[in-house]
Parts: sequence; structure tokens; C-alpha cells
Amino acid sequence: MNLTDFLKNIVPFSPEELADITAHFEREIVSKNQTLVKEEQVCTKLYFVEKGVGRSYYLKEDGKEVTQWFFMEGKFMSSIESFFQQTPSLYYLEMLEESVLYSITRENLDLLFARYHNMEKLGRLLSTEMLTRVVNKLNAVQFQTARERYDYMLTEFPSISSRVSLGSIASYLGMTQETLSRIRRADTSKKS
Amino acid sequence: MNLTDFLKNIVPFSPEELADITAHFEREIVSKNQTLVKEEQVCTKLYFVEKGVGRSYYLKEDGKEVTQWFFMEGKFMSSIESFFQQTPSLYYLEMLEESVLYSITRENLDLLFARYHNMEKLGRLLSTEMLTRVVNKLNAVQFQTARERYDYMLTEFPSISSRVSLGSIASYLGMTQETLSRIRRADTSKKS
DNA sequence: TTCACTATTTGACATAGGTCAAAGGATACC
DNA sequence: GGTATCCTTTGACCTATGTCAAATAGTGAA
Repeated sequence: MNLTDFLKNIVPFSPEELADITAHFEREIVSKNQTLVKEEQVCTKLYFVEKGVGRSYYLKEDGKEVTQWFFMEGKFMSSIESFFQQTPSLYYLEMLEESVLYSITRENLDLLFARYHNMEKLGRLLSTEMLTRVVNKLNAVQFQTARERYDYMLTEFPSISSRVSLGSIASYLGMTQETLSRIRRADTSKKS
Repeated sequence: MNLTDFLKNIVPFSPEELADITAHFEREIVSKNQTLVKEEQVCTKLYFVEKGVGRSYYLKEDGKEVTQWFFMEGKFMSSIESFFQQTPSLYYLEMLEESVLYSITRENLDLLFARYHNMEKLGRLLSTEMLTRVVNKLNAVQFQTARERYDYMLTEFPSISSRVSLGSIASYLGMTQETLSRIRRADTSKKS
């Protein structure tokens, strides 16, 4: 999914708008396991994932990593609160595969928001969409069994299980690796 | 918190914009326990809560109510997905106290989004803010004990415990009423 | 006031999923 | 290609919180 096509599908930008907007993004190639933002740093960029997978995570007091979200191809990725409020990030951002990203700085994004009414609309639509996704996850995490949460995740991120380590997925789902491993065992023994 | 002041604090609207925008809202007085939207209905309005408290909730298969969110004074309230996609609501919306609301229809809101760049900006800022709140709750629900979740909620909604029934709060926090009752008992015996 | 109804508290017991520890597997580096 | 490191699986046991049931306290209507 490339950036121009992605944008066009959401808001009917004119060709001139599109050209100007995409010109404010910078292409970046990042390698597997590269960290984009560390905890405490201010997140200066918003990224569009053209290829690859990323995740945001934080460290609990005991030092364990907790995955907060996965970012797949065709999605925007950032430490949202840090990026928009320019406050230190609560999260780390990292890519889990070799990836192609398009990044934009806060200043350039603000400039585009101010310049194009359509751009502001894009921002609104994308936040609303993300909001409904997070609400869905919240409901899953709060009221479903470990088993159901795993099934829910497969609908939200179908390709994830083969691309991301068990530990990252387990903490995203709010369970331990051991529990997720047992769920998968139950699956394979059932299906074979 | 009245609507005009609320809007001004977020985006620097001109007086003319403000007057036009607020003119598209309608004042509604609703009584305690009144339902604004039922499950399966399309939610046709977005509400600003000037006075009162509301909540959104859904019914689990076993018929138990699960509170999804509380809406306090000075916040917008809606079944977001239903309102923005015009799809049947997954949630009920109800007011828990006699309340003063300002409502706007989807058509009027779209008209204002189209008419004022600033309005689109307001929409974007409010969704982003809501998004960070939901993410905070998600982290609380996913990785904290029942006790910690309760404390977290008191920071998010300080006045809630005296205004809303124990059962509504417990399901919001993803625990049973019994558990919440026990937490509160531990509190009072500690403090006295 | 009293009655009827609803909300909250309390107790006894059950269980999903966590913790800890150890054993395999897979990978990557030298 | 061997060794160190990391990831996943498995087992035994434990605990926070759920479930069910009953007692008690609150609240509103007549």
C-alpha cells in the first residue's frame, strides 16, 4: 500500500494537494529490530508504514516489555501523545522487520493541516478510525478469555502470528507467553 | 462548562464562527435514567454534556450490562462508531442524572465541518484527545490489579463514585460488583 | 410509616491464568 | 560448525478474582 493511494482512498484530494502533501514526507528504510523512538524522548515524526511491521511498547516496573500496538503495512505509526503534545514518549517504537517508512515532522504536518482543509479532514478521519480500533481492543481485553482475545487479534492483524515473536503478541493480548503457547498448542492438536 | 466556552478553549474560533456553530446545536433537558440511544438503533446525534453524567453500555450474552464509558460535564457524548458511520449502535446511551445536553445532527455537523476549516480541526483535536484517554484505560485494564484500576478511575472521573451506582462502575472497570465492594471496604477500614 | 424493590455487602468455594523453574529448539555470531 | 543466546514449550503449584447464594441496607411510592 503506497502513501499516495492510501491518502486518495480516504479523502478526495486534488492531484496538486496530493503532490504537495507527499512531498513533505521523507522515505526511510529501517532495518529489523531498529528502534525509532525511545521512552522519554519526544517523538518528532509520524510514520506511514509502506512495508514491514512495527510495534509500540513500554517497560513495566519489573522491566518486562508490554506491546501496546502493532502497526502493519498501510497504517500510520507514532507515539501519538508524544507526537501531538510534544511531550516525552511513554513508549518505545520499533520495527520488527526490515521496513520502508514515509515520515513527516510535526512542523510539516501542522503546515499541511493549516494549508488544506482536506488534510485536517484526513486527520480527523484517521483518529476516529484508530479510536474505534482501540475501543474494540479494549472490549476484547476487558471481557474476553485469553482464547477469545487471541482469536480477536487474528481478525485485527491476520498475518501477525507468523511475523512477530510469541512474547510480543502475548503482552499485546495481556497474557503471559506461557498462556499463549498453551493456546496455540490446543489449536494445533485440534486441527491435526 | 458551557458549549461556547468549551469550543473557544480548544480552537480560536471567530465570534461569527462560534455563533453559527452553536446555532446548529439544540438544547435538550433529559431526566434521570433516560435512554438516548438503544442498541441496534442508529445514533443520530452528538451530544455535549453541559450538566449531568451519562454512560454508554452494552449487554453481554448473559444479559449483564457492561459500562463502556462515562461522559461527564464538558464532554461530548455519542455512540461514536454509530454516529460517524451511520451504522446500528452496539451500545446504549443513557443519562444517569437529570441533565442538560446540546445536540447536533450528523448532517449539521458535516455542514459545519465542510464550512469551517477550524471546525474540522476541532474534530481532529477532540478525537485525538479521546484516543489518548481510551489508550490510558486500555493500559489500566490490561495490566493493573482491580485495586489499581479503581484508583486510576478516580483520577479520570474524580466525582464518579458518589454519582454512579457501584454496578455501573464495576463493569466499567472490568470487575464484578462484589470485588469493587470489597475494595471499597478495604479503603474505608484503612482510612478510619 | 410501611411495603416492595433495588442496590450493596458478605461468605464460601471454584477456576482461569499467573509465577517459577527447567528443558528443548532455533538462530546467529565467531 | 560449534557455542552462546534467545525464544518457546512444558510442568507444578499459587493467587486474584469470579460465581453463587444469602443477608442487609437504601430508596421511593402510597
